[in-house]
Amino acid sequence: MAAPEAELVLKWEREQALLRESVKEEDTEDWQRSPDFNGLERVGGVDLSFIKGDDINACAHLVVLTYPQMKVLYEDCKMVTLNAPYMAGFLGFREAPPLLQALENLKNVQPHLMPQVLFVDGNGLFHYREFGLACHLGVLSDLPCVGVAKNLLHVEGVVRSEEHQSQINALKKSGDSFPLTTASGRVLGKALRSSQSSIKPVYVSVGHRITLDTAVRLTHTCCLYRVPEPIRQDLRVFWGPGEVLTSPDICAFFSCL
DNA sequence: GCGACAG
DNA sequence: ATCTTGTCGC
Repeated sequence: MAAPEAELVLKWEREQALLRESVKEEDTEDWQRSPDFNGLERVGGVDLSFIKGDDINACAHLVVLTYPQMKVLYEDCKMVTLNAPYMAGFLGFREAPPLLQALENLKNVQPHLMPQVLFVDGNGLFHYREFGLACHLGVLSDLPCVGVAKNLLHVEGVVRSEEHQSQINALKKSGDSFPLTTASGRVLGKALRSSQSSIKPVYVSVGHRITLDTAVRLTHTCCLYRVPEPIRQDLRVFWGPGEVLTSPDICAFFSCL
């Protein structure tokens, strides 16, 4: 028998190729066509947080914010145990199941708060096989999804080169972006300067049911700081200062149930 | 051949 | 992913 891990990788690659066929790269919602996103009222964000030294237990976050005010409508935080290890290119198999669970839970308890679009911490089509976590979640939930990565994944010739760095240096103001073009000439994402105060871009790509240009425009409007507010709220809930009851407490509470 | 490589 | 302190500027 071949190495179990190699078998698993092959199986995962086949599954990604199959699910890739279901990704919709078009704007399927009316609000996506509107210059000011008229009709968009709820934006969501999902993320997993880890504690130092433990990479199998995590806190799965889902927040829903009002648009365009970015006020919290809903937040959920639950301790989960992950089954798959982290492997670049296969994030979906590790993180999608608990995040889908959180969406399922929202549908059961507060269906009217279901977000109209979901920001995902990681890439969408900007991926080795054009099927990153944001596509994975998009296809399996059928929600419009936007992938926002905070670091560059090296995809088909797109690397942290001097050329890439000079393109970053050319992003002068918030909203400026440049395409991430593959060796084969396909634009799989865009590097976006999302705030005036940070020169480091975020890497935006299509997850599902949205075009790249709409995804970039929407991401820009959801950024008060470098990271889009729905994702930043996820991170803040866990690590941020200020609350009387911190999120680790909340997670500890839930894990005892 | 080896290393790079979202979270 | 995870952490933490200081430091600078408005």
